[in-house]
Amino acid sequence: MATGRTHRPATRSRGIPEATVARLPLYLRALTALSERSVPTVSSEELAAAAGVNSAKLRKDFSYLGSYGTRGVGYDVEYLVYQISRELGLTQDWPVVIVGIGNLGAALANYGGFASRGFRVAALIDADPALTGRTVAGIAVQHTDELEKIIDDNGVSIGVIATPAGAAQQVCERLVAAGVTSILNFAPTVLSVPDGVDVRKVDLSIELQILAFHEQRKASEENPGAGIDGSLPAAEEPPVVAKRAARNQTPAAGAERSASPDQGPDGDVPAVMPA
Amino acid sequence: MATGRTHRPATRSRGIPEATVARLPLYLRALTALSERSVPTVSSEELAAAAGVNSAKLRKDFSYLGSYGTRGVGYDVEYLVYQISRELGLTQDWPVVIVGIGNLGAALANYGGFASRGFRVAALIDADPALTGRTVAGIAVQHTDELEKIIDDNGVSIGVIATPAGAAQQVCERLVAAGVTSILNFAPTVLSVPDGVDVRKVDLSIELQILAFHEQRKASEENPGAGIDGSLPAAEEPPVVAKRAARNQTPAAGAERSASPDQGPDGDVPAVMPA
DNA sequence: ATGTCTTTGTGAACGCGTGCACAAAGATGG
DNA sequence: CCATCTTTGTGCACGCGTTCACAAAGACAT
Repeated sequence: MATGRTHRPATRSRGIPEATVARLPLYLRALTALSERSVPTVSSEELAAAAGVNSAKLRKDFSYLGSYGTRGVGYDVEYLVYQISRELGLTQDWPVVIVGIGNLGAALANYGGFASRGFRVAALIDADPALTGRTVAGIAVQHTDELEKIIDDNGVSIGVIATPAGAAQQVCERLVAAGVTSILNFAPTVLSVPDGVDVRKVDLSIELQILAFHEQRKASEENPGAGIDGSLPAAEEPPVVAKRAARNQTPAAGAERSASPDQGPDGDVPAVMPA
Repeated sequence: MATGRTHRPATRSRGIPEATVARLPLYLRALTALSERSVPTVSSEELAAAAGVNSAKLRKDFSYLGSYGTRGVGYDVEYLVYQISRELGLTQDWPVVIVGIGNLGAALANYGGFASRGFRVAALIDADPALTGRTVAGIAVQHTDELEKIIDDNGVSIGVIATPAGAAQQVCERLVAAGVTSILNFAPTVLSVPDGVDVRKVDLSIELQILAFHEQRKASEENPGAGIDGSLPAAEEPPVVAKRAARNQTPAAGAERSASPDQGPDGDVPAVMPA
């Protein structure tokens, strides 16, 4: 899960719990699909299955929005689509800028899901003069120098950062200074922003690592003792020996495997695409 | 927050809470940066700041791994890097396949962060014969027909799905049948998988919608009553009229930009890149 | 050795989120 | 109009996760 909010005492959004807000888009997607099939109503059970959640949870979520269902029948699909869209603020137009038009930035620009839900790519911005003027997804790439003007002219309040990690914080500061108050960050860095600015982070590397953790656990479960070391009795004291041993073999485990001479020294290499 | 796990009673991973596991990669990144700067030790306070979390939380997280710190001093950077890497299973090689080499798939293939942490792109797979044979990021794209063989030959247990939504479930099933037990899903769909298979989801559209929600809230806070409608008194009845109104202003904008003839009718258009 | 000072590791309290289970609401049929 | 049946809306209890706050541990100086 793309994690990371920034500050904020959590539940404060006028009653609607953060966890519920995070699920609304899920419901909306399922409802949209039903709407396209001209299904008039759904029960919480059906919709929950389609969204991949528990029906009780779904009902409770909807209860925060109001009582939009009809007992014995279910929910009116169209009506619910409207209510959720409104609640999420999707009934208005949200101009968005994407900064950093590398592989990922281009992929985002081409993403159809953007426009389909109230979001409009107002501009693509990159620091590389070579890209300036070229068009991606039918939109001309503009130079970073124009950033402030673009934000201002289009009334942009949401920015997407798809730059290398090294440039992210600086870009972030310029966006914020120019008036952006919500940022979706794909760079593998912790952005620090002033209060009042929301940051959400999407980090592919982290997701993979979490998967690896569970994968490893699964493996050691069906084949105990196969772990590199005892692993399991982690509660024990892996005496100083281990500590020392670790000390020198450690760094960048990848060293031995050495498949490709990836990057030179830099291990945390921001690389071109973070996600 | 790339969200979405699938099933599983949560905390069961031999003591380490799920929330903690999700933060370990964050610590690891910060530690790696310190390691590169040859910093020998860090205090929980410093490291917490670098990772963007609360220091008490960080200490508690580490306490689940064991007592790796030294009171009065802090944590040994190298040692901690090793411990966390081991815990996450990053000391071993994880061959990964990416299915769906569109804009996003290509971006992922080019992502340097992959190789830098024990992950190795074993193969790129796509259903489009036009792509087969072409190389992306120095890796040849293979046809979907080879999927099972590739998984088997390389002992792949982690798969990345970057296909359009329509193909995701089917690809998922083939991956699972072939032996994959962890999936990172970028397609905007709910995947259903058998027990024992982990699924993590990354969905750009959802992240943006969550940002829009908060953005809208901010706007209506500093300018109450400016909302499209009363908004706040959501508990009220926004009669049928609104319902209709919403109907026709809403839908799929993406149609215009029409860059590529993605898919025809499908309204929830998976498009080329989901996330 | 002894004292002081820093920083960890954790017990305990609190709050959010989840899921159960059921009463109330309303549709539907006779 | 009444009975029955379906499905919502929610009170309640439980558990995970977060945070506070402090005692214990160890470094370091004297």
